[in-house]
Amino acid sequence: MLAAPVTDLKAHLAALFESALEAVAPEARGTAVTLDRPKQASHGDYACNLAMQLSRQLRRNPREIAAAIIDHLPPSPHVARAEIAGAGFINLFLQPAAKRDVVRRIFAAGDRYGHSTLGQDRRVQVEFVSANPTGPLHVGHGRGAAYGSALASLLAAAGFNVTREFYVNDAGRQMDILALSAWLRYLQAHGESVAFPDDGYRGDYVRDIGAQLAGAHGDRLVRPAAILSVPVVGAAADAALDVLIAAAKAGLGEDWWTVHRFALDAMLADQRNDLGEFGVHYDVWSSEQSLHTGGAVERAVQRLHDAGHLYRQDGALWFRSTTFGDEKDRVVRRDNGAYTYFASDIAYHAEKFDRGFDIVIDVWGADHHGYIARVKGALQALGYDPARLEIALVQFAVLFRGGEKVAMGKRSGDFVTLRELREEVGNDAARFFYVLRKSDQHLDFDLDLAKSQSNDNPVYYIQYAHARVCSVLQGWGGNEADLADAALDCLDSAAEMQLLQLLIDYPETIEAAARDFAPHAVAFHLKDIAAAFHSWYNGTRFLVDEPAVRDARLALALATRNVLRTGLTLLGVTAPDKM
RNA sequence: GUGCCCGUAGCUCAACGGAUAGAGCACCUGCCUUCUAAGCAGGUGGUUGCGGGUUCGAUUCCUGCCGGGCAUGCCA
Repeated sequence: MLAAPVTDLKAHLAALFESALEAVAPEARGTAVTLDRPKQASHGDYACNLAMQLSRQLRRNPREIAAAIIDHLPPSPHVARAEIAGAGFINLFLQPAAKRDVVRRIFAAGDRYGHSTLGQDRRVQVEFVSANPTGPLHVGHGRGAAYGSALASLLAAAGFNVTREFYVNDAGRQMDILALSAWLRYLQAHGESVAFPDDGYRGDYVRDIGAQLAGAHGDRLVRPAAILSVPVVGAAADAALDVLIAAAKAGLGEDWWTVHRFALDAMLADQRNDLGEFGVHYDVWSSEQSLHTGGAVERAVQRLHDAGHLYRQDGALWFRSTTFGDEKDRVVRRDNGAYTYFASDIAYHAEKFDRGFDIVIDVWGADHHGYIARVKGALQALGYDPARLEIALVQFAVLFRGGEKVAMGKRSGDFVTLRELREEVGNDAARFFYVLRKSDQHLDFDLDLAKSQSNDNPVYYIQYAHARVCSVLQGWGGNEADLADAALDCLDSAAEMQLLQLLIDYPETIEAAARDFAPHAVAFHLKDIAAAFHSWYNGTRFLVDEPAVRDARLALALATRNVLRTGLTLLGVTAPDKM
């Protein structure tokens, strides 16, 4: 993943330790100082394990070293005290003022609180979903969409220059089958009696495309059904389909491409619309077909050939991917002269780097893990650094309803589409549930839970915290901008300190989540913030008579609301003012 | 067979190599005439699949088993 982050407060504290280390054990200078956030409040605000790390090298008792380090820590206005604990931990307790300061930082940063310069404006491409345009998106694509979109937003927040891209597989046999299927439905709509092959695309959406085709072109594309009555003797079903496609191409001539284009456009529009409603947007839609027509595929294969990585066998052209750690060599051009999907993938990935991206991230379904070695191998063979290609694998999502697995069959036509899921549980719950799991974890998507408008549902828990703050501010009726200057000294309860600390941690969470490609960490942190807020809210009244106390509390509540809103936005979830 | 991912509370899942492994659900007990109870406070619940190793320290890293998922096409 990406390079390590620092935050300002931690950098300040780390510098204190480095200074002390210089005084206590100059021979160990350069030892990395790490600061943890202890799980228990009694262990302070930050803990340092430096003494234990040095124990072996210095051949001294860790607690002894810790005591010496504490003696030599330079005074800091932000540190209240330092303690030795456990086997040799040094626990730092911060001054309350150092924590309260975060409220002002949040106001100053606005929507950009939590953003960082980790990425240093490096150009990153995130390619995700890239579903075949041969049918509606299903729930598996939904996870890729939610994950990829959140990952892209995270990287942008972490200071990368992000391009979101969708690769359209508009070339090849599956697309031909869709075009054929749509045309057959079109013919049927015109009363032609043509048989529909079993392994054509049978979904209702194909019938719709056929009908739209009729609306746009009338009967201009009708051909006698007889041209499709091609006898297929002793051939496999797949071969029979190819015969039908060939017959359709022959019968339609140039109009085949009219149908092809029409079906493609219809499916793309449907997918783009679906994703748009899901809050997932792209900067670039990239066409596989254009890689072929523009000669990019041919050039990429030629480059592999020139570099000596290709050989011919059984009439096909093979890439020697075993040289680069793949388990077997791979065909790039078949014996019938057609380039494989892998060939266009090579061309596409070469093109990505040629377009100037420093880092390229592919979000793939876990079933594609076998492709990693060959794609990276091809990049290496072409002279690119394969380490600059990151593959983020996303495990499958399985829907549960009433405790039972919801069956999904791809070809049967009854699979659950992303659109159906969105309509059933809503966009917010769908997006949140999708990113609530580590990407390498199988996702059990509980439809009943996602739908429940109750305390069981974690989405509402966070949104509710946001709405509560809005409600309080509305009840107050003042000008939010006036809270920016509020004195915060009276924020000193345990609940307030807890909330402040979580707000302080937020930027670090964003950086770590971006670095680890782990949007779920943001979701969990937002749950923590919401929990701390709800707890505080229940024990504290905000709209009190004393103006100083009231304004301090409202300021913290407002800061909390802003962080919840920016965090939810990163995940593609809305932050409602009212619930 | 081989490769990748996973195995943590009854269920769904967290935990930069750190301290007494945490949440939610479920199950108990309390809290609404006061800013939203879609909320809060508390309780029950664990040999982190099993065995070795590395380390001051292992749920985390290495290794061998056991169990589950996925992948192993001149498909796209």
